[in-house]
Amino acid sequence: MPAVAVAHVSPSPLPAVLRTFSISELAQEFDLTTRAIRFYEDSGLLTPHRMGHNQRTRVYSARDRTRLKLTLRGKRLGLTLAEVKELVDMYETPRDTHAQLVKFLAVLAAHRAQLEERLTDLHATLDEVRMQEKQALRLLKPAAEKAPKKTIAR
Amino acid sequence: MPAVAVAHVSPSPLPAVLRTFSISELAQEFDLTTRAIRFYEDSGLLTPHRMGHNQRTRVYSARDRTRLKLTLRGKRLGLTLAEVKELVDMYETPRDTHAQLVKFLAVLAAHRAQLEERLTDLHATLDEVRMQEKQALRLLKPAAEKAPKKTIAR
DNA sequence: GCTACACTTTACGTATACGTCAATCAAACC
DNA sequence: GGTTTGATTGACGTATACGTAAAGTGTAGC
Repeated sequence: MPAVAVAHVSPSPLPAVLRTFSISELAQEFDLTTRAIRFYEDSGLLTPHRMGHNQRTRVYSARDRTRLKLTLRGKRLGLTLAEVKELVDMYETPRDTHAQLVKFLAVLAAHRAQLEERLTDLHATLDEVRMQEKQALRLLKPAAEKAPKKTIAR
Repeated sequence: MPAVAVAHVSPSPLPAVLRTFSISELAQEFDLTTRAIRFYEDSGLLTPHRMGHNQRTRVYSARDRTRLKLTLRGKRLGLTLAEVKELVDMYETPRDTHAQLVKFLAVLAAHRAQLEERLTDLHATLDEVRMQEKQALRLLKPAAEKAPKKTIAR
């Protein structure tokens, strides 16, 4: 068994940062269809290399995997793929010049403002849910009492 | 001035909970198109009364306004209109029976779990943004060295 | 009564984010 | 070397969330 390590095929314990991944590997890991992953490529979020004789088969790097992870996180927060792309692209663009740094900071600030607004929304919603839970529990508990089991309220 | 309060037309300082609203009033307040508001009605999120002798013109109650507010908050969190409807409907359904209470609590718990997952995503994203901001600021600052006029923070 | 304006319904159009075949092709296994 | 397995490229279809005319109706003001 000469452990040839044919690209992504080998299940050798390589650190993920050095490995490459097939499209179905990523699909499994993140519970997606391959169609979705190819769509993200069309959207400019992923740029896999190719392998095989005709350079047909996609090969995903650790960078692609990270971008995919960020994509899904952004999606869960309600961002569009375009917004996610703007974000993850920004993290990878050079910040050599002063102008680039300033613009980078501006975009970051705007994005942070949006995120913090959502944080407020989230806390408000969670507070409400927790309050409803408390209230419902208070209505549920007294059932085991001896007193009349009324408690309707509202 | 007998303050007749002709539905939504009067700009009298009635408390919002007692007032009614026209579709364009709500559109202005929440920065929406009337089309969107009617669409939310089609989706079952709003149920305005009608006025005029043909019962054509929509009249929105404080309850409608609240549901609209919740709808937009849910949207910002990435919920679909259907998910929002399930939620706000739930808050208004009777919880008289034990079975209803139990189901209510179950749905609440599931929803809370989802929200808390998003909270985690949000914090992760915010942490990353803040880290990038710090890093960019460290690159920006050394331009004006020697004088330690620090104070960066948050 | 005419006009202006806000509101109405009807209905087709559009952007986003994929789903779902279909046909093909290449490598791997037996 | 035939077959299974997994990948590929079209290409059309679908759900969500509205946008955008088009055409009619109601009420207010002159």
